[in-house]
Amino acid sequence: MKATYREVKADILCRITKGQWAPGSLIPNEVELAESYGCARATVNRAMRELADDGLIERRRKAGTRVRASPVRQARFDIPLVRSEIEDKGAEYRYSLVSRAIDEAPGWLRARLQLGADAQALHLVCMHYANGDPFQHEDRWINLEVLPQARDADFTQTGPNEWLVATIPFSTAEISFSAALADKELADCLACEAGAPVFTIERATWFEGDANTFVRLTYRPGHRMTTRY
Amino acid sequence: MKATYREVKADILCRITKGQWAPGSLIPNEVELAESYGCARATVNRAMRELADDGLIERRRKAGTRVRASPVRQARFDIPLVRSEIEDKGAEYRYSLVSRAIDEAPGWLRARLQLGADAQALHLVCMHYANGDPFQHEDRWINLEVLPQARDADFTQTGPNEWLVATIPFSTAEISFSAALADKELADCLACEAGAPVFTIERATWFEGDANTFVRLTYRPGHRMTTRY
DNA sequence: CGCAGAATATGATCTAGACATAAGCTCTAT
DNA sequence: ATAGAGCTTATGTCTAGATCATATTCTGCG
Repeated sequence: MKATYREVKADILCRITKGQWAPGSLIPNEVELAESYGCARATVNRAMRELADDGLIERRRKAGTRVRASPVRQARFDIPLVRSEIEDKGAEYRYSLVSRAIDEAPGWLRARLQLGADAQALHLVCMHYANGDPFQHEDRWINLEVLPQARDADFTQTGPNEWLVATIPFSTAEISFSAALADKELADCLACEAGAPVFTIERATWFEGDANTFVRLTYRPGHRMTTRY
Repeated sequence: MKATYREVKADILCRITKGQWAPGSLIPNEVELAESYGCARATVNRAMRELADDGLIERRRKAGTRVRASPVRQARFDIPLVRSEIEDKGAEYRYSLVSRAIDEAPGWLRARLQLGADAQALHLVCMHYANGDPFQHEDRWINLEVLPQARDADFTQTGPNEWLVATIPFSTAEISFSAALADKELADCLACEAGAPVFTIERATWFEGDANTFVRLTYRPGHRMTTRY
């Protein structure tokens, strides 16, 4: 009696995992649960809301709450700044600028970021090292229409990521993971064989509707991205 | 006045993105905010709690709430069943069992799942097709100590994933993404060249402390995993 | 029979107030 | 000086009651 929302949540979870409330079946409504747990309805509500967020149950007004037939399994990944990713492992971080150029944005980039016909972009290629070993290759494009200040920023000492985080505190992003082969240039930078399989992250970010940057991050071969849930 | 928790959340977010509340700075406390928004403290609390969940602010009792210096960017990925992943794209799903064997768990698997010395495991290799094209290769091990029923299950018509979801409604999992090269066998199954870069997901799941399954899912070359945040 | 509008059940959210808990502070006794 | 007791403060959680929003079902009219 007098359960906390954590206890209620745990108990409901338990009943689901134990099979007492089968997948697809209807769960008692908030009022009934509140009574049976001897707590307020808001407490049950919070427990249920969190379970719904976690993808375990499905709630619909009037229709009630049911256990999801196939729980939506979702994983959450932290996307850290490379610097912290490396330093958190206890390794020493080093940054280096490989190349810098101001170009017209190529077609694929204009398409991807919905840029105008002759949009100018700053193209940077950088490397991030952990204890002196190549860790991540960064191939970045910055939209100069939206971020003209980038033209004058100095990217020889610190990476564009840190500059961007400081300049644009928050933005929406589209991120995608894939596998690719290291070409000659990448292989040289990452000190691996050309043709090695590499894990790549691509991220495009927008701020108030305008695309500001696109980046392709390529990790040294063997990199894994792990999480628990 | 009389703001909803969504409005409060949006407004706080806005102040942060606009730089009005700088990274690292202290935000007014709940009571003050509730007054200024003309709502109850619980409303502000919910807005702030969600922002904290999203990694935008950091809250500590007594110390107050501050804007995170470098927002923890996190992406959430749904890990769907292959069947729904394929059907959601409007393609026709087909499943096929490649091989089935009961073996002693190999050393790497025992280590990974913390199994005993002579643990028996069911080893399945399956293929999932979208509109007849190879989509995903599944290399799965099921711990027979914990799931002896798997010995008698029929995996020729439906995949082990669906069987497992039905048998064990919920479990904790460790998931990791990486890039690999297709070897000869994989290349044959996925109808691609040996040496093609492939995206792989590995997942180990536990139920009440016991490992029940380990799976390596390999997607056809070119597969991307995308999300927005 | 079919559709528009009313009734209803249920989750979604809000309120005002209370107590719990952690963390920082000050003061006191050793 | 320092360990610890106790105060203060901000967030965390709970309560009981209420209103709102909406999907579903029911009802009556054409």
